[in-house]
This record gives sequence, C-alpha cells and structure tokens, in this order.
Amino acid sequence: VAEQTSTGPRGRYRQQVRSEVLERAWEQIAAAGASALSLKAIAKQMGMTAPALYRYVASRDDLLTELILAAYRDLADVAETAAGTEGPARARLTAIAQAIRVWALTNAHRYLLIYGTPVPGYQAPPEATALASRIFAPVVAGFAATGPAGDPRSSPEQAMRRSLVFWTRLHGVISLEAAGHFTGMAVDPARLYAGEVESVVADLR
Amino acid sequence: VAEQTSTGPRGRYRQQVRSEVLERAWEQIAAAGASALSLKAIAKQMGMTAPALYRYVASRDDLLTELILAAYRDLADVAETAAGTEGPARARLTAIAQAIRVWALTNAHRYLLIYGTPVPGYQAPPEATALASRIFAPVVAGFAATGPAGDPRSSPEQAMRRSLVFWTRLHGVISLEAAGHFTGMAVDPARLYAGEVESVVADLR
DNA sequence: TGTACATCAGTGAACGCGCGTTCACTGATGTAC
DNA sequence: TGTACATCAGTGAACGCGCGTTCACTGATGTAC
Repeated sequence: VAEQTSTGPRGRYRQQVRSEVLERAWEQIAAAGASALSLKAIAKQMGMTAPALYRYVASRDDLLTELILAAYRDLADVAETAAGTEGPARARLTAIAQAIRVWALTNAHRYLLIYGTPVPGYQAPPEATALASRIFAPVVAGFAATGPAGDPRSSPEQAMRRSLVFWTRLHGVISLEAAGHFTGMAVDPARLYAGEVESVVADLR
Repeated sequence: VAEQTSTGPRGRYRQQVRSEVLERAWEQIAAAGASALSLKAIAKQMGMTAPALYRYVASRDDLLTELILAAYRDLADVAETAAGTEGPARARLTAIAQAIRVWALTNAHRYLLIYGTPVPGYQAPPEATALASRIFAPVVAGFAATGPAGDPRSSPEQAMRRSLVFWTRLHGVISLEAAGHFTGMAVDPARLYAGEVESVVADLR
C-alpha cells in the first residue's frame, strides 16, 4: 500500500492526497487527542468514503505511527538547525532551547504526542528511540564542547548529566504550558523558561 | 442519583459497590487511558449489566470528573501531610518533594490525569482549580517562611517565583519518569530528582 | 493522431464490534405495624 | 414474632451511534502501440 508509483501525474496526485490525509489527521489529534484518531472521520472531512483511505494508509495504527515518527523527525530537524548557530556552546544551547519551545508551542499536540502521556495501548516503534536520541544529541554535544568557565571541555559523564538536567527543566516548563496548566496563574512562561535555560547554561564560557 | 441513603445496611452496601466502581474505573484508566473509560466495561468486570451502574454514577463524564477531583484531593492530602514535617523550611520542602514523587510514581495514571496531556474534549470543573492551589499552597508557604541564608523571610513575589521553579523542575523529572521516557536511557531518576530538589532549596537556611 | 488496454482511485454494501443511555420490569431486602 | 408494604438494586431489551476493515465493483486516467 505504502510504496507505489511516486512519479508522473498519478504519483503527484497520490502524494498530494496522502499529505492531505496526514494534515487532517493532525487536525483531529489537535481537536480530540490521539486516541480519537479515526479513519472514517478523516475520510468524511475529505469528502471521500473510508475504504478509499486504504489506498494511502495501511491501517489506523500505521497512520498513528507515521504521525509520531514525523513529529520526532520534525523536532529533530529543528534542534539540529538551531545547533548550527554560530558562536560559543552557551549561545548554541540557548538557541536550541528557544527553538524547541517555539516548536513545542506551535505544535502543542505534536509535542505532547512525543513527550506527554503515552497513548494507551500503543507501542512506539523502535525507530522512535533512535529519533529521540537524534533530538537529544545536539544538546549533549553542546555540553561536551565546553565545561564550566576555566575548563575547556567536559567529561562525557558530566555532559550527559547536564544535558539531562537541561532536558527535564525545559520539559517541566514546556509541558505544563503546552497542556494549559499555567492559565489563570499569573505566570510569564517565556520569562520562566528563559530563567531555567540560564540556570543550566550560566556557568559555561 | 448521587445522594441517597448512606446509613443502615443498604447504605453500607451502596458505598461498598460505589467504591468498587471507582476502583475498577482507575484500573481501566491505568490500563487504557482516560479516554477509554467505559461504563459498560466496568459493569462487565463487576458482573453486572451497564444500566445498573446508573444507580451509582450520573454519567460517564460525571464519573471522570469524580475521579479527577479525587486524585487532586489525594495529592493535596499527601502534600499537606508532608508539609507538617518538623524542622526548618528546607527540610519541609524536601519532604513535600519526596512525598509528591512517591505518590506520583505509585499513582502514575492519577498524576498524569492531573498534570499530563489534558483529556480531549473534557472540561475540568472549577473545583479542580481550587484543589490545584491546595496542592501548591504548602510549597509557597515553605518558600515564604524562609529566604536565602541571612534573610529570615521572603517577599511573596520571591516565594511565588521560587515555588514555580520548584514545581516545574519537579514536574519535569516526574512526568518524564511516570510516562516512561527514561527507560533505556541509563538514568537514575531518584538521584536526578534529589539533585533538582536541592538545586532550588540549597540556599535556604 | 487514434485506439485498445492496463492501471488504479474511489464507491457502496456489509461484517462485527463497543459505546452511552432510556425504559419498563422483577424480585430481593429492609421496615413498620 | 409474623405479616404487609415500600424501597430500590439490578435486569434485559432496545435506541442510535461511530468505529476499523473486507470485498467485489465501476469508471476515469494514463500509456503503449
């Protein structure tokens, strides 16, 4: 099902419809959560009948897997791009943190699909783990490149430890914000986030 | 439906069945997530027919609301009890943090139901907000009682700011752990958590 | 340029399933005399 | 202590709904000669 002609006029059409399917799927997840993802509903929204979707997708679960992997890949790209920022490690890490936050808030459902409450009964494919490391890698690289002022470099263990703290602190703010748990609390999440980033990165050269 | 005889033999029986309904509901949420909560499934598990449950519960949504409020209340009790610890504010805050973690990991689905990805399409009752503050209050009180070494007290603003940082850092670790995102990562979550608690609390008297 | 043919996107009917909720009812249980 | 009665927990049938998925099919579209 997945791999058929991808060139010529038919191939172009296929890819176009396929990408609309994915788009509608995201809309549904955003509106009603991953467990409400429904092929029939997608088909209806696209003005088609449900069986037609099986030309583009192997099954409901397969679609969900594709969406999750796409989200991972998307975020990994964002992190890697930000890691390309010129300048010292500290600036790079700050850039990564900011890029992740922007992406997470723009794509709250995607972020929560990756790092939020696991979709019940759904088993992530092994590929997901690899992609999770791809997101994490630029952070570890950043901390490995520079140690606290004075030390030019970090040990791998220290870099790993700091990366974990970096990750959990950022996730703490982002996930609460993305899930809407700050509303009505007189919190400035952007400032809070910036402060948390600083807290991990402040003593780097 | 909700309020009927609660004394005498019939009342006792009612409360017993009622609490079994809630128990089974939690089991379901733990197994398949909040959106899979089903009255028919609960009834089946209890060896009853579904309509019988309407003696104990007004509707599916009402049951979900009760469960969420119960989780809030439970965690608030835990936090308040820990806040009763003898000694300086720093010890109290550490005790609160530890108690929250233990509760959150023992009741991962409950914790995620409160602080995780919102249940799609479900609107939390206003009462939930009040309970959320009840959980937060002991932390704020802890930070208000003592300032950084030297200062005997904190301003309310500073106490609030530190409480927020406390909260987001703890949530960062707990939520990732509860959702299983540390598995296969060679992380010691307990140590990481303890370090994060220290990071906020270290400079208190 | 025109025709025959193969490809393949999409349809419509059907399957078995589980859901929340209502309704009129049965029959056991507790209570009042 | 015994009987009549009210209470009320639980049943079974039924409703309309949406789900994933299969299957044989139609008919438009692109391609090869």
